[in-house]
Amino acid sequence: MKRTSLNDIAAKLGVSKTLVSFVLNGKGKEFRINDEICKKVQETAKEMNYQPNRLAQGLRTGKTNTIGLIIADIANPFFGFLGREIEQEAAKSGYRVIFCSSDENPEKSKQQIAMLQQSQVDGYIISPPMYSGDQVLALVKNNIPLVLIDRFFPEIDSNYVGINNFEAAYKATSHLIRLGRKRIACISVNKDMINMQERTEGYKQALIDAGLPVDENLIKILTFSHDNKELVKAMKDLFGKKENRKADAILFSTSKLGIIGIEFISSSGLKIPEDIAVVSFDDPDAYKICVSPVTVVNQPLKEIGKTAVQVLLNKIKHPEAKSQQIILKTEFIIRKSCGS
Amino acid sequence: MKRTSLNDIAAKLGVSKTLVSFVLNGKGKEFRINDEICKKVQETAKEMNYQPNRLAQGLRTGKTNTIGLIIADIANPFFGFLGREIEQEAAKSGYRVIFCSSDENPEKSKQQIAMLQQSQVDGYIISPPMYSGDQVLALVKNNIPLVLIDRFFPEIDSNYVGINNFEAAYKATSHLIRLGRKRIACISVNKDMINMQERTEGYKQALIDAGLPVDENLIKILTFSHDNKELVKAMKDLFGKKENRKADAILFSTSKLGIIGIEFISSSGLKIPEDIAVVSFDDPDAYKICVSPVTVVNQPLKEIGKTAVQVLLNKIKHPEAKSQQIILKTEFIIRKSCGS
DNA sequence: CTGAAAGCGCTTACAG
DNA sequence: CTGAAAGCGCTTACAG
Repeated sequence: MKRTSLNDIAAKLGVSKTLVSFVLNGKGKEFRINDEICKKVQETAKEMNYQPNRLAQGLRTGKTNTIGLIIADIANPFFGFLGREIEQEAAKSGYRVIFCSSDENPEKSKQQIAMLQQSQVDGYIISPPMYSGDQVLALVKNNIPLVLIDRFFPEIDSNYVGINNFEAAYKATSHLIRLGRKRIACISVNKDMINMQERTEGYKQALIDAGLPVDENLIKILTFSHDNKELVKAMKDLFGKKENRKADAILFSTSKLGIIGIEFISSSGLKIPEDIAVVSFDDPDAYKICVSPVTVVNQPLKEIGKTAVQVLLNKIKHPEAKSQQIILKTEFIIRKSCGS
Repeated sequence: MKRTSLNDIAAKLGVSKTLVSFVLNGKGKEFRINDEICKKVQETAKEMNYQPNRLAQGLRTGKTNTIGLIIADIANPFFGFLGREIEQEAAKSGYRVIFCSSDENPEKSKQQIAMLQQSQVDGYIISPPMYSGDQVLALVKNNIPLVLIDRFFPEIDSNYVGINNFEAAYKATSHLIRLGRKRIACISVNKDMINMQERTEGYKQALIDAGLPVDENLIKILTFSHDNKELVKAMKDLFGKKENRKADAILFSTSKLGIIGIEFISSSGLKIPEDIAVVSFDDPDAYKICVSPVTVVNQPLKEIGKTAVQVLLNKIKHPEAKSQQIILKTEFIIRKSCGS
């Protein structure tokens, strides 16, 4: 089952493959090629079901029309949505995307970047794991088209599309304060990643501005992992005791944390919002149908994905383009989980 | 920023690129190449950060170590999980995967298959849209490695990994009957796709075997779409009237339907399971933390993904391999949504 | 207006 | 044991 090549078409028609290549790439007019021959070539190509070999094109032109995407985990709906949007926006311009899940593991992302390099991708969209700054820096130094999403490295001047995490966390925490909560806990992950740090800072600042104490016992920064033990332990510490519960409200920095946290709360027989007010980043389906639909900071995933692709394609086209940092607006959606 | 090639290494060391290629592909021993030269080559490759150009390799060998994946929508957690597992299992064997979301649209999947062909992927894992049988058949006829997941075409002899949909729906419906429900509704999609048909058949058979009537008014087969109007209309018809509600239980054929359906039920002030007992296929996070955690038929997504990759890689290695149809076990998880 | 030729970076028979 | 050469399927200067 050999595929038909340019040569096959050329041979069949008794013309050169140069000519066939020109015609099939829409340069027939440009080179003023005989209209009839043009038509003949196109017909034959269709007849023989000609599919250009992108490997050969890529090898010759140095362009693959492929972008590499590295995210934490495609099974996480947050990244699933983002990935979908990126795939779609890329397809509009004829680009394919190779997906890689790094599990927030810099070793993995390193290998994945190497693999993508070998595949000669034209550019990268990356949600970088902690401690992968050197990998990103290496790309930036070589002026390889790259856009970071969800997080960035303050010390590296790169393209970035994301949100104002500080402001969003500040707003969410203030909402809890306004509703009379005094002991507000905060659960987060990835302590050394800027976006998470900003969320915690926003949370703290809101407390400070309201004259409330910042109690380090109420702040739990977990390590990233696929199991839930650490989170359950933290939740137990915060809410386990019947008398004198440490906290009366909680801010989840990610919906992955929030979903498991809410599962814990429900199974403990605690009530939201009566016993615990809840607010979270991100807005998965689960938050819409759970016992008390959750008040959230919703990120504009569609726009983030779309913008990331646009910035990347622009950089691919114009290698001299300066880096851009684009901050998009979040949406604060008030539901029932904080009471009123 | 030109990448280093085999030639660069060869030139630097004053040897031929043949030799460099042999060494770097681990054939040093086989060709009894001087140990010292071997070492030298490897060192230099590392120093110069040599990354093999997969395009060139692919063009030359006819193998790309890439597989094409076509699913309905990567943003749907069902496919997200599946995709993740496929990516992971493929990576174990050094394969990349290109993700495509077809939106259940045969026009899109057709284009995506063409694109993947042009990218010279070694094989396909496809969850085919309705009316895309001709596309699958074309691949099968050319003996192109291919595995279908989630659905298949009875008239086409291809690899397939999935579950017994009839049995699972039968079991779920019987569960509702056993708990005393008499007017059990069923909401499904994709009427012409075998997996969905089997689910509806299983549901009907359970009713029949229990001596209950099959009421076509209680069966709603929707078209696939990204908006929810059709589903909400169906739900209103089934459950809208306060007096004489048509149904007292419902089977959702997919979790996408179930999540929106449950949202509707909650917002209508109806209680699960008191007013309506609910059972659904698939097990997203949302089902675990919603008002009444949902009783579900859970598909073994990890195993499906893993098996699909294994079957595919085997077919790639052994083109003469016969097609396999692998049916994996589902898990029936009883929670609170059906009462007791 | 059309064709012959080079070359992208590999792998792999073939020679010696 | 090592190297020169062909060729995978394209694109694109260069000739005429």
